[in-house]
Amino acid sequence: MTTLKELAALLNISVSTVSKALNDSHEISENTRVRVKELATKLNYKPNRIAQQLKTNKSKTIGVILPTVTNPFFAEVLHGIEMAATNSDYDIIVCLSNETLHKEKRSLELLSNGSVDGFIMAVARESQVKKNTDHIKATIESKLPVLMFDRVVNSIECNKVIVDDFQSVYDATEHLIVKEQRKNILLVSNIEELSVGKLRIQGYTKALEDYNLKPEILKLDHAVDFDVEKKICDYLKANRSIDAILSIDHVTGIVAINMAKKLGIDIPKKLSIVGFGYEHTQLLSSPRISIIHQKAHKIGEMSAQLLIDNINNEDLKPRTIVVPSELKLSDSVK
Amino acid sequence: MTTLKELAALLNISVSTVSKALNDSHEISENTRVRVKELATKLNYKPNRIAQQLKTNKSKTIGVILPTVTNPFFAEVLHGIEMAATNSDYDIIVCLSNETLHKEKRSLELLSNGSVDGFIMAVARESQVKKNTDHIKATIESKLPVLMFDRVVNSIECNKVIVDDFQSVYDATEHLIVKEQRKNILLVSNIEELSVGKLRIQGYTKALEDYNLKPEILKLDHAVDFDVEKKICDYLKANRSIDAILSIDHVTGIVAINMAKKLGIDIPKKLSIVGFGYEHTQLLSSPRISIIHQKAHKIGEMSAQLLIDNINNEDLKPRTIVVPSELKLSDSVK
DNA sequence: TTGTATGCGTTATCAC
DNA sequence: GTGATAACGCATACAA
Repeated sequence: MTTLKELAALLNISVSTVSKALNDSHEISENTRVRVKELATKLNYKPNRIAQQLKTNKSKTIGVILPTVTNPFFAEVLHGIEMAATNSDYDIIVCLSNETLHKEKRSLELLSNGSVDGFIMAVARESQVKKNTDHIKATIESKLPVLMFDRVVNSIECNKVIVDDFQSVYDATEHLIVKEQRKNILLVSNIEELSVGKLRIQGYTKALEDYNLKPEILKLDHAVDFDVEKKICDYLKANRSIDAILSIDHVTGIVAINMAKKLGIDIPKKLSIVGFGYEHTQLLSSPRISIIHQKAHKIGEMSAQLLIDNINNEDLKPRTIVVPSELKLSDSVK
Repeated sequence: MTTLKELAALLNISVSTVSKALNDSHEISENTRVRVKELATKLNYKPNRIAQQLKTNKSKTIGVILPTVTNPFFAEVLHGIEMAATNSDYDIIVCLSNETLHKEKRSLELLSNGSVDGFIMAVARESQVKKNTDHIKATIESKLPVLMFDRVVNSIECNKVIVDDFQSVYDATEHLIVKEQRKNILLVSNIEELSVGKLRIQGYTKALEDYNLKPEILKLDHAVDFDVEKKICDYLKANRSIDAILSIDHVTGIVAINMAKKLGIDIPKKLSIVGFGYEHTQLLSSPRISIIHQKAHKIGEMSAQLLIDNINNEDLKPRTIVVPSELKLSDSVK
């Protein structure tokens, strides 16, 4: 890599003159400025980022700690973060906690050494379940701003970007009751221990309460693959009166459609199905599933923007931004 | 952040003594070593990474440039990269090209300033279509190692980790012909312009040739959503003799299953369907789709490992590693 | 207009 | 066993 020193040597001038010339200082003569820039271009000079960072004590980098990236929600959030960060000239360092507390903690600590100017994170499942978030508090106390999205810790005061988990499920449930005239709505859950899961279940329960209906919840308890299919299938077989299913994740709704079809249940006439989903979820089932579409991309963008604002102005009061979801109905019931 | 200087001042000793003590130099007395370490722990001292990087001229960071991360394949590769990198004490900076040439080029250039010690990338669709890869060559010439995975540029000599695109599709096709006795196998394609798409189509074509069968290809031409469904549905309606469908991506196979069911075609008795897929793809259709499962996670791990080897030993000859895929049959035809 | 000196935080060399 | 000094590459206050 070409350095200022090398340029200076070749041009027989001092390093500082070269530096100033490249930074368009008015102190430097037109002549040398041009000479310097020409040589710099020719040798493909690029200021060493590390040196600049050491000098300014800013890394212009954001640490992004995600539970996983194979979950499409987080993947899309990451996309949003990357776009917004790039726009503001920030790099992102990505760490995956794999839902574990120790990896989350480790990542936070490893990057808290000047590597990043702040963090964007969604709390790992384990940290949330064990209510162990001291590492996050410690990071904030060390003056490194942290922004949480989606899965947040209420007791920690910092910027947050969250989804309207309660409201979106309430609205979807209400839609099923009022617009589609459903009375026996089953909620299928496999994330009841997460903060978001709890909120979604609350939204469902409240809506049923408000309309004097009885809640009915099928907890899958982290079942995988065939178990998911079997549990849903068995439940549908044993409870024929169910006329709507509300899945609070992005997979079990589709599984429910497939199982219902297998049992010969007429969708959408006899059974409505709503799940959570992403850009292409609706393409994966026929008839199409109705989805609560979280604006994951937007969540990412806003998170990055808010954190960067916070980095550039430490005195800003912490804010919590709610990004509303959108209910996208299957065409059949539109 | 606590610095060596601060520790030194508090202990009334020199900076270099502190540094040596923390690095367990044998020059330092047991006594001071302990005193220094105690204070360091107490003040939560962490060596400033930026300063270390400047000193060693190594960033211990890998630049990862992906076309997108919402495609599950790339998400899983990223997961693999992150794990392997973390294991070797490397950070990763992630950039998304969004399949565009200019963003890919920009990312490569922006990070080629000391920010990273090397790159892992899958070439953007646009770069591949326009055959414009000078920016990649330039990076390699500037002594920054680049590793390409999945989508590679043949004319560039560097480490590569690829999938057995040709062979896996050949094998799957052969399986359909020999084991499932299929004769009219339709290939559904929406990525024929990518290097991987071409290879997959070649594998299919060659297999049919070898068994004296006629290739039949439905190009979707980047259709989205309803168009995909419609095109596949129409084709199936007009060509009732088709007894197997081979999708070379991870979505259209599932769409094909749904359409065939809609048309009342008996799966898997009258029609076999094979697609590409990831961990949870098979859960998304009923009956389950057979998939060619690319070991995306492994691709990521191997890529990171190979690049890091290359970073630590520039003289290693470039290698190309082929990661074999696995044909996962739907249970019904197992 | 140009050059010199200093410092960012760390480590390594050398002297005491 | 400890400390002073230089160096990584850059930016800037200050001197000429």
